[in-house]
Amino acid sequence: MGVIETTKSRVQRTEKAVELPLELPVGKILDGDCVEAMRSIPTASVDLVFADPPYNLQLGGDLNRPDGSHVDAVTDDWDKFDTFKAYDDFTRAWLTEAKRILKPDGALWVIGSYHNIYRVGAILQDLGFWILNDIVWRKSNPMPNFRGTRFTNAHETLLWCSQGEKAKYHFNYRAMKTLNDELQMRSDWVLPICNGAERLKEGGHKVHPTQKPESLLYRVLLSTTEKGDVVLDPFFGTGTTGAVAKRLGRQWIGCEREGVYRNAALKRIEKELPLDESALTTMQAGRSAPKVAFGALVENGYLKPGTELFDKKRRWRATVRADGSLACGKQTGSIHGLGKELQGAPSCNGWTFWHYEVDGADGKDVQPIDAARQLYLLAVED
Amino acid sequence: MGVIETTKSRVQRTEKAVELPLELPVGKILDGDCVEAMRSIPTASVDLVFADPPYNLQLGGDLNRPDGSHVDAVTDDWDKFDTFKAYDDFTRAWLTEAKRILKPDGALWVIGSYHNIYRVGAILQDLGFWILNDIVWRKSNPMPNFRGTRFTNAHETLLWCSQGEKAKYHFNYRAMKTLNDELQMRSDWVLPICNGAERLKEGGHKVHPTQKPESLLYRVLLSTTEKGDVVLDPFFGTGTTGAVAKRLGRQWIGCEREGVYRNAALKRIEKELPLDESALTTMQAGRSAPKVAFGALVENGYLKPGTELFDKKRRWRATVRADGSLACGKQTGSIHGLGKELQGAPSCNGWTFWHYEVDGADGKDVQPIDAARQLYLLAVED
DNA sequence: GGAGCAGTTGAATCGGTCC
DNA sequence: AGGACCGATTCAACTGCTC
Repeated sequence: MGVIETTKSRVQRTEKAVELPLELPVGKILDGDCVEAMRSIPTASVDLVFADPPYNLQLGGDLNRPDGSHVDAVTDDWDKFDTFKAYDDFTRAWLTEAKRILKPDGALWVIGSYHNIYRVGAILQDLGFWILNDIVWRKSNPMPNFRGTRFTNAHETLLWCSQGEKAKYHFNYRAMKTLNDELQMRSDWVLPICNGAERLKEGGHKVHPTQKPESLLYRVLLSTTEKGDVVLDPFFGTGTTGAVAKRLGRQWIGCEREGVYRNAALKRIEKELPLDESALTTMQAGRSAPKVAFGALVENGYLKPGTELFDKKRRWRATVRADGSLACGKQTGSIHGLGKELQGAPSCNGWTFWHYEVDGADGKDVQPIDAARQLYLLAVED
Repeated sequence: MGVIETTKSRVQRTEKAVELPLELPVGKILDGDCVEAMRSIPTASVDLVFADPPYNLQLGGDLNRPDGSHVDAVTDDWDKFDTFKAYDDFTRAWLTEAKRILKPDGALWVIGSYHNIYRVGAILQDLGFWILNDIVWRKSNPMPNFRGTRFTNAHETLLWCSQGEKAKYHFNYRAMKTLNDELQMRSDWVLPICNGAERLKEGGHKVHPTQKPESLLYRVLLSTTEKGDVVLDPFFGTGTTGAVAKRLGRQWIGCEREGVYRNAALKRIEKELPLDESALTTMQAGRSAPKVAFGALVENGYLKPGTELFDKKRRWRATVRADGSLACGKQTGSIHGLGKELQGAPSCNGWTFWHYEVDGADGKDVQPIDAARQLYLLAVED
């Protein structure tokens, strides 16, 4: 059992990742059943498995809103399991393969709802996986319970597991703390559901019924992988895992048997641009602790890593990095800390000090980053 | 599958509760192993089982805070199980008895953490229980992760289940919505851990290592039981379930094998006073929707149900009810709505209109209920 | 008498490396 | 396998004391 977050071990891991990928179908979506597909992957070759398996939702008839409109629920054939037994067998099969292909210090993430997560959790414990945390994705904008018969189902659950009780695992503690305004990241994550421009649509209809938000994958990959790591998603769907992995400089492998999803995913990932080196560098353990407050804006795309920030009189410039820290030459720190250092001031409110360019009505507008924070608050507030 | 929340069914339930209790050890704590104790309870006789079983924590060595102080962990014998198999057998045994003693339209609540809840959830599904919601108790003040090795473990999980997929169950939708400021109650509940005066202590030491907050039981019992219902807690501990049940006019039965806990629970429940009829009446489904904003204050004990409120000139009086609504004779409503109706005014800010008496330095002080809100905000804000 | 500071504590599966 | 040594690591709420 342990945590690796030293420079030395990180370098070792990168070297390993450079040795192996020739055998690995990195950047590809394997066609067919995920268990079969995973059998083609070498043992102990993957750093992370992220899985969003079918939820085994047992919806009776159709579901209508109070106004009579129809809810586009999950009724696809791939989500039908006759009994718990069938679902358990399926779950045991893919978890067994996942365990085999993971490196000894690799990790597994699974997301699910109350319909399936208790079965998945018990089975992965039976297989020897060791739960490190269960994470609650608290949806800031869940679907209401239209009938008023239960509590609003406003969250989903993720399980984060190592290979076993004594196995090592990787956790970017400092990056998570930076992302959370210098407080430890908790086991409950408040994130909006996948909506708006991020949601893949074809002819007005959503391509996939359960597309996950990129902010969720962003946090998963940033917290438990390093640059260059190989991430496998056995239920790739429309490729959220692949898109975020590419953006964050991780290698990815997908398994998906539906051609429609595979095509949508490939198109989507094609468009994705990897962040550059400077933006990807995150805060490390052991360095002088920076104060950063706006990681959530970066995570949710309000400010992209790599964005140039500057003060109102453009005397200083800095680059936004993936974990919400800033870089200015060799100097790095939080929006507050770096602003303070550059000015040689006793303190600095980064929210009003740093500005960025926005596409406005005529040309570029300059706004303080606090404007982005306000937008984010409006979107997330409930 | 269904919900009972009509006046008719509620009356029927009350009649049933009056027929049976002569056989039931209501208001008693049964000594000994909970499975044995439950065997003495008649089949289909209990309305609700609330269970807080051992979590099977499997802790390793000692843990110290960064300042060097020692963390007082759960090391009691009752939390020790050698294997998952042993824990599963234990879980299946008590859940089987719980299922037998529950009425056909009764419900089960279980609370747990990631160490045990996936096993409990899978087993109760195997036994035929039907999960209605999983509820996340988000702790406003969890213990940090001192070593910086994982995400802060900031929540626990509750499962709410009916007897089966087609079984009826009870859900006080309107009371929950009232309690949540006229928004549907969600599956994530933000509540502080049990602390301060509520925490039972003996000689400066906590009596029970895992005492649950009364606000948690308050919400469980208010949402899924009716006045007069019989609630059984197979892991009674220091009697939080019994204390809140008595306060809310529910009947209770406990099972507890530790004499120290039984004695502490009996003393505690003895002191508890049941709320009177008016305070217990909650908002019913189908009535005109009231606007209420201070349910959280009631739930957290800042204003007890039954408290008398009055305007500054004491022209009108009203009683606080369990779900945060007010009653004045036959008139009921929210703090704003009732104030408006009584005055015949176009609107009324209940926060400043209604006052209550507080024990002050010399005799009684009179304060607006907004003062209680301020206290609550100070305590909860994050 | 209130503000402020120091001290305490809570269901926690809480190192890594070298010899 | 075990011991020595190095080094990194905490948030919110309550209690009690001083000033």
